[in-house]
Amino acid sequence: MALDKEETGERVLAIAEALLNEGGMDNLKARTIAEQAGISVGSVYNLFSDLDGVHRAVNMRLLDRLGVAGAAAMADLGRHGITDVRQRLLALAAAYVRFVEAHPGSWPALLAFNRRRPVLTEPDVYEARLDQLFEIIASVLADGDFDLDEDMRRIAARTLWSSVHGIVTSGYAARSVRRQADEIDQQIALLVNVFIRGLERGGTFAHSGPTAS
Amino acid sequence: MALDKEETGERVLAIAEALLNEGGMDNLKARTIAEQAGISVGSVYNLFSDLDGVHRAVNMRLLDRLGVAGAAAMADLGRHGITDVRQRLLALAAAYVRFVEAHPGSWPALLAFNRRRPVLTEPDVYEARLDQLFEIIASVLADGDFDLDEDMRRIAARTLWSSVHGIVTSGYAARSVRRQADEIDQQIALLVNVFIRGLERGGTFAHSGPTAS
DNA sequence: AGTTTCTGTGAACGATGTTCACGAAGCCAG
DNA sequence: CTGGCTTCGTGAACATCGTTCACAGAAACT
Repeated sequence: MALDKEETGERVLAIAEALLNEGGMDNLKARTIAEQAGISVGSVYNLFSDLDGVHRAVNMRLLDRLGVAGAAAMADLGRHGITDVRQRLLALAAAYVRFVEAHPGSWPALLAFNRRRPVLTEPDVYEARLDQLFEIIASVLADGDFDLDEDMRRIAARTLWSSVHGIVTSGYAARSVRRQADEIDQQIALLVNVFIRGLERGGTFAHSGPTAS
Repeated sequence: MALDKEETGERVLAIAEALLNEGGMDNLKARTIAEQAGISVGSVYNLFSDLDGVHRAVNMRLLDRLGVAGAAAMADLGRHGITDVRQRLLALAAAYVRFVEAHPGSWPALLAFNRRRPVLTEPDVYEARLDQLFEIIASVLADGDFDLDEDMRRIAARTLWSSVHGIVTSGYAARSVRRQADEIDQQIALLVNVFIRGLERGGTFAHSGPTAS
């Protein structure tokens, strides 16, 4: 065999990602992977602990790719000398939208993966990879003339990310594809604008949180 | 048998929801339902088309319950004569947080259900039930002194909902439970405040949307 | 060469979703 | 009351999964 062990693993991951992208989580089957990779089922379990292990590895690749996409979008704007906070936040959001559209099956599969069991056992690695994204957003916010300390910047960055994430995922869960794509852009634009204008007023928001009665 | 056909269906749904709540999607098994309901596997398939059909029916109940929770929160504030937009939005968000906490397994299962397959076949019924939630938010926004036409109110309502949704789901996907619960409240407060202040400045946002280059 | 360690294999096992032939139970006409 | 017709519950049976593991062959080491 001319194939290294690690090389075979990479091929398995590529196949697994393609399967996820085409048919979602249900399409990730051990026998299909083995057949397409030209190995036996047992070898798949030799390379990875579980099918969940394969899925986790694919998810890592996806998160890495998302990170590069965000960094690349910022580098692209920096190359054009664009430093406007609004434009940079919109570019980040647009990069995320493009990423989701480029991974129509594997990205929903990543999201679904984390919801399979109510109590997550070890999501730490995910958080670590997302932190670099929050870092990018926080650094952009730091360039604006908001009076936010580092803690509030961190929270604001996470809030922005989660909001964009919610808009995108909720938008793609809706029925029409193209009509909602425009609405996603509208919602993102509204969110970013409102966020910037809301923060520009100054004043930190250290409230107790929402309580009804 | 003293049980009506519809009554048995209700019991199956209650059992199914409990199973989902305890163990997530993986815990929804036809044989477990049949055993706990005191019927045979075939009868489950007589009452519902699929296991997916059972899950869909459970999801409908959940969405209905979420709708009442939102309406009840608004009615509660109205009973206390509270008309402040900020307080009402925070109360709505708080109601959603409580709802998610009250359904630790079945709500993630609903979200995961929509992500199982990349191309959704018929999510229309979901949207219909969510529309009433958007209506509540839009009506609250209408009471504020923002200059938003009906279209922008609709978009703003969806944006707010999606953002809160993203904050809550991203928050609960994080590792620590209690520490993140505080951060969820902080993020929601920040979002609502920023949203209100951003909208108060006036001016509609009819931008083309985020484009990078 | 002999021994040990590693690794790929695929048959086998258990669990699960789904079907369907069978039978019991109601219902209605004669 | 009886015979046919319909409806509905049943659970054995089938296909398809994930996962394991005894075995064989290759490789490495003494």
